[in-house]
Amino acid sequence: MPSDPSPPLATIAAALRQERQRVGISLTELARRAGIAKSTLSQLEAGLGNPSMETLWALCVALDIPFSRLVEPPANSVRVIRAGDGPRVRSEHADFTGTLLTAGTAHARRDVYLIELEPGRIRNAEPHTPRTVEHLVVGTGRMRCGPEHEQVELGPGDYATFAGDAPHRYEALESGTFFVLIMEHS
Amino acid sequence: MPSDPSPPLATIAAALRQERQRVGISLTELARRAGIAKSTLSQLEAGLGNPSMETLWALCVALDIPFSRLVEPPANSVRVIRAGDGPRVRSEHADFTGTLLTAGTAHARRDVYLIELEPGRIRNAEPHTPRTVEHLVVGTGRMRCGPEHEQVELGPGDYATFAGDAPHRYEALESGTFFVLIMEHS
DNA sequence: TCACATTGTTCTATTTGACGAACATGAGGG
DNA sequence: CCCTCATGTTCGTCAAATAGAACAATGTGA
Repeated sequence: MPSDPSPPLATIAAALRQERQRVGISLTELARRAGIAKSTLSQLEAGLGNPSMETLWALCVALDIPFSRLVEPPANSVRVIRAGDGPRVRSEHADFTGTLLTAGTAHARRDVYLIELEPGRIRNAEPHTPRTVEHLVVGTGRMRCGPEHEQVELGPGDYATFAGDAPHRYEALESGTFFVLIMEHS
Repeated sequence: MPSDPSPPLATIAAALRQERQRVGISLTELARRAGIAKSTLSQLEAGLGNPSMETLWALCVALDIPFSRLVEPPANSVRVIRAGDGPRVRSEHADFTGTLLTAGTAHARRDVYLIELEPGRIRNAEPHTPRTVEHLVVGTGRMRCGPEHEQVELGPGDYATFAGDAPHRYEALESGTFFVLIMEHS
């Protein structure tokens, strides 16, 4: 969700310089490989101008980097969240506890949650935003989950993935069940 | 890793149209909100031209969508990998087994692995590509891990994250230890 | 020390993307 | 039926991004 009204020119400039130095080639050489004028590249690395898609794409191909590398600020020792700690998101049902472990970068969300689930009630999840995909791996316990008419039963170490933009359910089959949930908002 | 030498104009065109219809506003209205000429937007939705960063960014802000939504083709039932199944990646050390559960989209990698680790030997990981970040959640067992001089001990449900582009270690403290590893290549 | 290569920056010429108006088209409303 | 407002497209004009050459600055070899 970009809120800054101005394009991230500084980010692009920094990223270009950094990636070029990583490959270990000169500005001139990169311009040659990308098929653009070196004056253009010089200005871009200075954070000036308003580059066109064509120019930036050519640079991404030459550097062999994803496009998002240019527009996203770099992300960033050990951070630990102990089981039971962390920002909790309690469900409206008391038998469901979620912890947000890490949020994906703005432009490529893959949020990771640790979910504890107690048996007895079925957790019906409302459909999320379109194109959401869910991935989950069971830690301990047993559970049943999946889209409305495609439930699967999972045990420790089992992995499942399904569309998150359709109605789906989670249900613990044992006490002390927890799983890692990755919400991919592509 | 873009390999197509030409910028993904068709992808951008389709994404713009789709997102605009999702919001339910006219081409004219979107152009007004984004502060660009409607002729410009018309051409973009037709897949013509070579848009500048400024123009595209303004549209992203107006549509409140991540930039990558424009340059990445859309991605997408239940897919299950049972514990023990799936494509295995054996380590050079016999006490280490990894399973790739899901690979991130090209432009925003967050690969998810299920790793089984037996105690006894220390798994020294070579540094990955720059800006790699690792996230992990322990399923069962106990382990010690982290960057060379910042080891932490984790149990079931514990979560840790650290830079993957510096030397780091994994070590199981109990038999039957497995954990979910998310490799984020930002 | 001089010649030459390579670095990245600055200048001018030209191409081209963005703007704004004029345009065709269709849907209501009086 | 005509008028009006909305849609989205096409057409000149102008500003700006790109290309290409000329430029300082730094290194490297004979």
